[in-house]
Amino acid sequence: MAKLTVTLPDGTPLELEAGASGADAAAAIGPGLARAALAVRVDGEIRDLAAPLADGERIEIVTAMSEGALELIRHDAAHVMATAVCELYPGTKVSIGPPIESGFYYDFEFPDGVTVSESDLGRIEERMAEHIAADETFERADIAVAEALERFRGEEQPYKVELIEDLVRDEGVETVSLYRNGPFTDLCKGPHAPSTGRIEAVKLGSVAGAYWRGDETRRMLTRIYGTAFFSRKDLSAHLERIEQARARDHRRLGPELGLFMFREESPGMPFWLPQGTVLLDLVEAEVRAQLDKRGYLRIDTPQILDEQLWHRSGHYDNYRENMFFAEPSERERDEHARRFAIRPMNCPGACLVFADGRHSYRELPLRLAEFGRVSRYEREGVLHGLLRVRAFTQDDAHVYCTREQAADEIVEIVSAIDELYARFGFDKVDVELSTRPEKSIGSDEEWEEAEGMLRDALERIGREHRVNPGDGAFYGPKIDFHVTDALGRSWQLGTCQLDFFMPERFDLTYQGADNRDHRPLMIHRALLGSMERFAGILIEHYGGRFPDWLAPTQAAILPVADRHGDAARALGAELAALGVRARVDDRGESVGRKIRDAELAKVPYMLVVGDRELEAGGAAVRSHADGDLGTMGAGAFAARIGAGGE
RNA sequence: GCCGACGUAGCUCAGCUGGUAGAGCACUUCACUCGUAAUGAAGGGGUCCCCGGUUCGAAUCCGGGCGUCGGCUCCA
Repeated sequence: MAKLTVTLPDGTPLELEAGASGADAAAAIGPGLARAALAVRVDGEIRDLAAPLADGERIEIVTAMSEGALELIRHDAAHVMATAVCELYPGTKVSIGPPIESGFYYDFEFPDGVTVSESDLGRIEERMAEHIAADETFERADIAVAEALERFRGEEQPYKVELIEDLVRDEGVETVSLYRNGPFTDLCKGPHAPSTGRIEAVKLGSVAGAYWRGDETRRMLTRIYGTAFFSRKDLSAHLERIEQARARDHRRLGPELGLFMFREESPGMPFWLPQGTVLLDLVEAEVRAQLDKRGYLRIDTPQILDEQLWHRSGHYDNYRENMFFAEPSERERDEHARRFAIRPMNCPGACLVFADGRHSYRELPLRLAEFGRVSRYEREGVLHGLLRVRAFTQDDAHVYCTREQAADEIVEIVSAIDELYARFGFDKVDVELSTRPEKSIGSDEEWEEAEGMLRDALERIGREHRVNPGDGAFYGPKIDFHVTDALGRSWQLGTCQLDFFMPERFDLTYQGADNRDHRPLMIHRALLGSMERFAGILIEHYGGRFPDWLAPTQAAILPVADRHGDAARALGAELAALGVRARVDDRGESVGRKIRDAELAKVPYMLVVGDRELEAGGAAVRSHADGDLGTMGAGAFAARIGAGGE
């Protein structure tokens, strides 16, 4: 009888009967592995355990411990969910159900009149549990395209038919694979675990709408999200992580800590409360430090400008659906009265500043920075706390320079970004290069040159980056900067965009050494992007417990009894003079209560003032992080937390 | 914009199948003057998101709108 030999991960050869499968290989290695086997990785690619092996392949048995195993059973779980859903809601049309980072989903079209909401997830889960308990086998069948089309047409599964037709058209396939588990058969390229019983812990999460193939013009399907793990323990750890993220949610912490609030009267536009305004000021001071250090000049330009300006800048044609317009009430009587727009970007204002007067080449690069408040009409349904708003302040700047100077400027901007982010505890900065979008102005050659300049600058400083095709601004390509927060989530912050066109449109010139007029290049750049959004990210990054220097209130001064009130207030004044942000809590409450409230407000230090402290002079310092620090005076405390600038 | 859910006191929420509202915390007042995560008592506070409709009667049922949440699309 013919034999075949495969190589195991440690290099040892394994001889098997011809036609042997991954399951046979696992069994040959040992009964324990045979039981644990979920799939087999052949030359790096995961396949079904039942698939036949070929001579000379390098194989690895995939178990729950292996990389990719979680994706495998989550994909299994998606099939099981579809099985349950199709049983509970006959006539359901299925589409696709892949594993995703945190679990899986499946998109369904339910029969007319049937809606599924989160309250239905329990019964779907119950039905899934039955199929998992039954330990149904995943059986693969490779069939001809014609047969598959006939089958899915007969079953009135139009999405599957469309998927097959596209596979034929785009990849020229002649056969497709089907997987059956229990009563359910799905078009699927696999692989799958041997049976449904391998899914130990599964949990459905939420129901959401999702366009078929992500296309807004096509039908909206009902997406059900879920997740699956190899153990109940892993599942509860996952649910706990979600709980943690919830506890850090800036939308919850913001109002709780008195940082900001939202009101129905102005959806998507935050109201900053006193504590939050302190936070914003502290963030702004860090940005200003970078501006001062790097030769920026500060300007401030209007938020409302004539509509004509926006025609000139190209925003009206390319950005109108995101803009708010403002009309004077005069228009009620006179329709010819001027129309204004509320700026969605600061660049036209900066261009008007540059256009004022003549500029010599000796002035370049001219760096004009502006903490510019912009307003953008974001579609309802996309707003999300501070992270997606309709009005925000950009730490914006526009650098006017020559083409020769551009690369140096970009390098300088990247350096400012690295320094600034590190200051806030973000050490890992990812860079993304976005190229020409469909809706844009300018010629191909200019875009190519601009994209090349950005690429060259990144290469010069040896910065790795990802390319994001078609994601640039309408006036130029850009580099975006992302950070990863304490929970491992990625956020886009800064941006650096090259622009040949705005200077053209505003006819900006400088006088060169040759005494002739030249067109400057313009770089739009923001270090933090949106100040408000960045504050929201900081809140989540620190879970509301800011480092000492960033805490809006650094110390709560707690008099033990009323007779200590004067001493407490005197201490407060002394600390204020030293640049410490302290707050006296002189309510008629117990010390225990005041401490509790200060803890809940996430104030890093508590200064207790009682008889003992009056005598010693100072306050008993309790820190959230380190507990009792002993008694010290105002000067020693201020020095400890590095007040008055570091 | 689209799909689904939700909207009751400042906050978190209760209020079954229709009979015009309740708790805890917060707030105010009084008493207590307190030593490292909640002192006690009393009191005030609500167009039940808005507009229509059904009904003798709507927080509750129906329709429309607004807002919020989870997603999709879009996006800083």
